[in-house]
Amino acid sequence: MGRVSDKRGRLIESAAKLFHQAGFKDTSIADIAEDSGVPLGNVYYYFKTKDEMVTAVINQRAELFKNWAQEWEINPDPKQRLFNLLDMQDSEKEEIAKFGCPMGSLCQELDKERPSVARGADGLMGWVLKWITLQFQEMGQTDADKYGLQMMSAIQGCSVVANALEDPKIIEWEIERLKAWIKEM
Amino acid sequence: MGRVSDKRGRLIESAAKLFHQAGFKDTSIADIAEDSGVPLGNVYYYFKTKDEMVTAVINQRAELFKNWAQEWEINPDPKQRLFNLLDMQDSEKEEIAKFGCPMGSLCQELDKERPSVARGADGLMGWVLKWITLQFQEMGQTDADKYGLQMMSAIQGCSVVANALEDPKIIEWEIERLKAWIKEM
DNA sequence: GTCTATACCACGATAGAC
DNA sequence: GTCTATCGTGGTATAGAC
Repeated sequence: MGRVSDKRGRLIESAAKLFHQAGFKDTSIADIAEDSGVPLGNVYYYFKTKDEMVTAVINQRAELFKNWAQEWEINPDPKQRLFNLLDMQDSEKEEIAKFGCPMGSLCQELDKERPSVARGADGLMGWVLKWITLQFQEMGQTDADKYGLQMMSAIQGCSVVANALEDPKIIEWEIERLKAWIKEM
Repeated sequence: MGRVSDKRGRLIESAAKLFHQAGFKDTSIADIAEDSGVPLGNVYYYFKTKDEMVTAVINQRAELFKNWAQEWEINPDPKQRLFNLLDMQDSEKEEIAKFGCPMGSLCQELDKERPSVARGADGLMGWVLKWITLQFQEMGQTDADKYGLQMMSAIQGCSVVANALEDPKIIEWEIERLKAWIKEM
């Protein structure tokens, strides 16, 4: 595993982008090779199969989220941490309205056509849900489980609806509502 | 268009089932042919392309929903009509946890890989959203638009989360919550 | 209207030279 | 480690006999 070039990183980056924009099935290895500037045959030196690639994409996304969560952990107010998550979602609303939630849409797609690999994406969704629930617990809410589920569903749901109706405002409204809801707890 | 056999109907039925369970891309015409008992080559007599097939599936689903809505219209209480919708969703929770919402997951998939055909599915989502909003209006809610969006998002969102976590109870809980929320309006 | 056989193409993956 | 050429498979769609 010589650390000579960043080809592996560029492949993951391109794969993440294209899987999100065009979907897993509709993105060919050749597409990823072209987008990242790596010749087709060489891709297989870094990833033996397409499944390995999407696994790497999921793992990277998981690590990214965990890093953010750790950063937010500095703030002692769990409400503020939830606002941080919602702000992040809001900043990506245009992309989400165009292509769906990068995590949610990947879960749906992989669950159907790559059950073996889907556990990774599903696990990430579970991790985020747990994290949200933990914040409600730290707020002293006894119904933290239900609130976590409610918030996670709202985030995922408005992404689906905004994507179908091609309207990022739907995400904006729902996030505003969630913030107000949390604020008055 | 001779009304000789019900092959066309059987093809639509099989396609709807398989598109939901395995996804659009991962369902081949041959799969549909086999499931419906129609020989492969004969499929193309009824549908010239795969796009035409999925369009027929969407149209049929739209008509089905409009029929239900019309039936529920008999009841003068808009709250009860929303309960009817939620009851229907609840009765399908096992399937939704396994394969996702038949409408929502199709919207997501088609938006990415068949933009030309996706408008049909997106239109259905918009129609349902409008119908829900109308019920809130008839309840005299001034914020009917926001409430409609909130309910549609909740339904779609809990489907995504339940599918990822493979747990139909998530749908059950969210539907109970929505019913309680509507009841106390 | 029905069905078999097949053209044609795209993709995942591999072989093997360098 | 890198890259070209290509194999094999599986899919959409069509040709054309019945």
